[in-house]
Amino acid sequence: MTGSETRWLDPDQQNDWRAYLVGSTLLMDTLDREMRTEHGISMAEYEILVRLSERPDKTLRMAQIAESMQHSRSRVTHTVSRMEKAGLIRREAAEGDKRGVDAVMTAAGWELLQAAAHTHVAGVRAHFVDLADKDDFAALGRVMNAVSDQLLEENPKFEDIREH
Amino acid sequence: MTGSETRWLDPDQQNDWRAYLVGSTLLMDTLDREMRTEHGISMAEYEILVRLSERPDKTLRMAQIAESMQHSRSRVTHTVSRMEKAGLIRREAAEGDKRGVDAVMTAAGWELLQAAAHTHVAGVRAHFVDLADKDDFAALGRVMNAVSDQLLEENPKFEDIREH
DNA sequence: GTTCAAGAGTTGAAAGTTCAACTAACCAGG
DNA sequence: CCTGGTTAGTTGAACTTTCAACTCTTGAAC
Repeated sequence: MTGSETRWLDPDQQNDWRAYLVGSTLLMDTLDREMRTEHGISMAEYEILVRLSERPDKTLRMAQIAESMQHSRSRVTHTVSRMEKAGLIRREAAEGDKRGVDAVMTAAGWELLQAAAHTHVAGVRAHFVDLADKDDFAALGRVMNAVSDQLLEENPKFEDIREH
Repeated sequence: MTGSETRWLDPDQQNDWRAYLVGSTLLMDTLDREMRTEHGISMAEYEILVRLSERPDKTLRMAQIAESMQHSRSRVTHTVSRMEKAGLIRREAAEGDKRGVDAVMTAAGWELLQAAAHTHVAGVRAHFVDLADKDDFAALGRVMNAVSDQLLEENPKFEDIREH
């Protein structure tokens, strides 16, 4: 990385980038705050519950959680430990692979998720989705998909982030 | 907050929202990582330097930093302390108000910012701006501006986040 | 000119995240 | 089968962020 001359952003790009930065921070902080005050869990914990809920057996290997959330395994270990202590998740030995650990959503976790999902969607609507028209959102979706694709490609442990 | 029936997102909205979530995380993590490995500062620290650099006297009151970054005062105190220890910022008593503290960018801070700005812009281009066309970006800018406006309005200490 | 609520900033502990080191289990190749 | 290279997950320390309590100053009301 760090090529020769700096190609600065033009004023429009600068504005859009700043708008993105400020808007993102505000949005995420708000959703996180609402989730915490209304249900006592963070957005990260909420998202773990969502991922578990999408599985027929409400179960996911630790590594799968880590990967799908782009979190370190260590972080997942700590977070799941807290959620386990709170009774939202239970740990089980994964069968087949004795190294593995399954995180299983408990009934209490499911209950909490029902309520939390409502809050979350209401927040996403109120602070994001219902704020602009469909086309602008589609555009935003395209951009963010492009971002993900690009970053996931050159992912493999973040080597080769040099001048292509 | 938390009205009666949940109005779920339709599939398109769901997709766009997820794309936003994943893309944002990836993008911010990447920019932060690049900033840390190449210049030893976090994005938050970088942004403080940027804000200071925009002032003719390279100076900002602690509270102004906090407000413009949407950080708590406590957080700014800690961050500025670290940056002061690193020699990037110097603290001075603000004149006029004996309670006040000015954060002043040092020569070392300025030096670092020059290099860091290059990295940052290159990253923003490579992972974001150069990835989609102008119209899509304009749309994204509009959406994120709407988000900011809405959230800043009902800001005053986050009361009245009830049914409008 | 007191009094006292509000504002600016700091402090230290608690909570959460990252980082490096570690254990245990798996899985090739010889 | 055994030897090393991965992979899964945990641990604990270092670091960052949050939270509540605290000090000092300001400014308005009386």
